[in-house]
Amino acid sequence: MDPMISTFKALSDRNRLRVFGALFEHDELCACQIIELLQVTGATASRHMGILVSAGLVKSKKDGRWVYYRLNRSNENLTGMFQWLKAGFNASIDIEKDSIALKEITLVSPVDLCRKQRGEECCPGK
Amino acid sequence: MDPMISTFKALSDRNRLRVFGALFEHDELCACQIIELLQVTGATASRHMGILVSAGLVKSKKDGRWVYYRLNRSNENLTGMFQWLKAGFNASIDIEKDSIALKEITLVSPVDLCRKQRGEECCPGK
DNA sequence: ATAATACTTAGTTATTTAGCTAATTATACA
DNA sequence: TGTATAATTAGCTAAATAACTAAGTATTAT
Repeated sequence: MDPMISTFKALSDRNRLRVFGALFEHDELCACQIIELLQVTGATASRHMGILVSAGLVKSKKDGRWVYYRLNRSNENLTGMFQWLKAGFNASIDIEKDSIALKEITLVSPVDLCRKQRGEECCPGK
Repeated sequence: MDPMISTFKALSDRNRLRVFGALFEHDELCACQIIELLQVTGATASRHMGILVSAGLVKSKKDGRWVYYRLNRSNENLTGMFQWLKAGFNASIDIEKDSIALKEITLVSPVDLCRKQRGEECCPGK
């Protein structure tokens, strides 16, 4: 597909934009953190991330069973788009909510987050 | 809808991107010229233009039976996006074909173009 | 007034897409 | 080696979307 179209398609979904906003604030996020932020199933989150990755907007790094995501800053063509997006997010309100939620999410380790996600009511601060 | 999402949605269609490319080169185009460029029915062209207009990317001006479109340069938020798009188009190939086609299309007046479109094989240069 | 015409709206159909559950893959741990 | 687990893939359904034809609206021309 035309790279320009796939870029716009990738960004024309609310949940994927939320991920993007999150990656502006947190350099790197793992899949389970994105699941937690979006409150969707792992399958859904994985599909969204796949779309962002194949559009070249996001890079993924596998580490054992874990997958980490970050913005693909090495694509120079996207620099302008990133700036435009960042400016737009500042004006957007409900990214604010995500920002707060993310602070909570990133407070615990991915290990503990996954434990929580599979219902093993555990976690630090308890 | 979130203005950011509607912007991306509006731009994530090949035909609408083609219109956008056309409006970078030709300040103003009327509906029949867009129909001719895209080679779609009037209804389809109208819907596409409606989407671009309601996303705030394009302005329309009605003059009698005719409707003219141009980029909405008054929205400051879009300036960056416009620049990014323009740079992207320069790298894109098949916009080139449209560029050539448009030169032909804009050679004749909208009046003659419409005449041709309804099958009255007429036109100047004949 | 009537007819023609440039565009839009309504209604239909085929395709795409976002979500889910279930099955699969790849890795870590007992 | 077998079991648990993080993530992906496959398969399904509901909703969105792009295309068309046909009907409607507003404007010009006869």
